[in-house]
Amino acid sequence: MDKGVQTRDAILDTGVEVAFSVGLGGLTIGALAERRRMSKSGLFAHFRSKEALQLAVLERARETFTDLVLRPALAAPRGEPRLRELFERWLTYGSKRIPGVCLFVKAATEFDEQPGRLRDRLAENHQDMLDTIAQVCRTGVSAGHLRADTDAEQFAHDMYGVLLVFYLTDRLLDDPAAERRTRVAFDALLDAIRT
Amino acid sequence: MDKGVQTRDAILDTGVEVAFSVGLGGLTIGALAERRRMSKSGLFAHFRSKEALQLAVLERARETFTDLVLRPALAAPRGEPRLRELFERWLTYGSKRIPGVCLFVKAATEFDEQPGRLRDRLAENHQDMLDTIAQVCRTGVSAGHLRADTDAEQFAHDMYGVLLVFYLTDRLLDDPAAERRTRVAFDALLDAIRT
DNA sequence: GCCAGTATCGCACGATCGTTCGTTACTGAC
DNA sequence: GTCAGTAACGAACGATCGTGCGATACTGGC
Repeated sequence: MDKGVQTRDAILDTGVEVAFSVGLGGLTIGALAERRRMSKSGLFAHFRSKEALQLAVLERARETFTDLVLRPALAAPRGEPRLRELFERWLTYGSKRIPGVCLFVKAATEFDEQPGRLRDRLAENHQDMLDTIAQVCRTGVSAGHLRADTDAEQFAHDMYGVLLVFYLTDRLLDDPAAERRTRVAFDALLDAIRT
Repeated sequence: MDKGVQTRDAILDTGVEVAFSVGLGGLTIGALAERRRMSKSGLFAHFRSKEALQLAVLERARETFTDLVLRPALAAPRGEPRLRELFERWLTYGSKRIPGVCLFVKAATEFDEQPGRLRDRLAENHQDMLDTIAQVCRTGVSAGHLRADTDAEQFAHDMYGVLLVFYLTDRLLDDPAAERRTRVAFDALLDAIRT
């Protein structure tokens, strides 16, 4: 039973990688099986439906993101340092230098008009992201780093926008100024609510 | 020959609609033909390849956006009013109340990792968008509404981020506060560079 | 009303899609 | 070393994919 978990794990890693280039909807059991040097049916047996595979791949991407970005950031000192750490890690693992981490960001636009479990799960993921940013923002308020009248939800919304446009300019436009611009934008956001 | 253009036109309109829900990559000649009550081969003859169809659909989306957002906004008085008009129209036609206009925004994340003509064209579209915002921003500077040291490219980048996160919160999260938050964010951006 | 031109069709192609099933190969506990 | 349990396989399914082709229906200029 160890073997089963092991292959399933490897499949999901490859799945995130593949889905990141062709989209979660473009994911194909045959292509994935070929990449893993397995038979279609052998791979299929681990998930029993394509939707289950897609959901599992999405979940894996979320876990990776949590491990590499959220958890380490939450370990930083509360307040502004934690907020900065969150931003910096998000920026690093979202950049095209490191592929595949932010799959759920990509998938968001792909499924926002297609009702189903995938869309529901994606919406949950994104709401969690926004909530996390807002919560970290609030630690900044209670630590005295940020103004008491800070609207944490608004800040989360704004910061997420800064990150989204970073993905676009970095991944699609290959703009070398993307990272610098993103930092400028984030600093401006922070300056506006600092005490 | 009029007839040909007419059907091709209708196909593209339906194409944008369909691509908006299943993605530009999820677009299928068979499904599109069925929606238009045509034979697959009859529809196919208008484009001669799937990629050509996708490119044509993308182009149609761009034209629609230009007609409904860019052109009318550029007719507004130069300076801040023009910038506001651009933002307002973008917001209106990007909202989920009006479906299908901003297809190229959706397609951007779908193809940013898949080299090809589609990706190239998408990158051009987005660069044009950013350039347009920057240019309108500059009219604000020369009209005296905005500070002389305004970084127009940075503003374009920031404003685009505000719009991107609007799509996400409006279309995926169904957040009723999306529009309000987006306006707050835009106003803050503008306040920061106003004279 | 004819006729060149074109728009559309039906049919077929090989490939691939997701999925099922019965069989074989392997694993790990005893 | 045996044996139950599971992992992986090959073959096949009907459906659909994008694409070609020859036949047919329609269009608009004369």
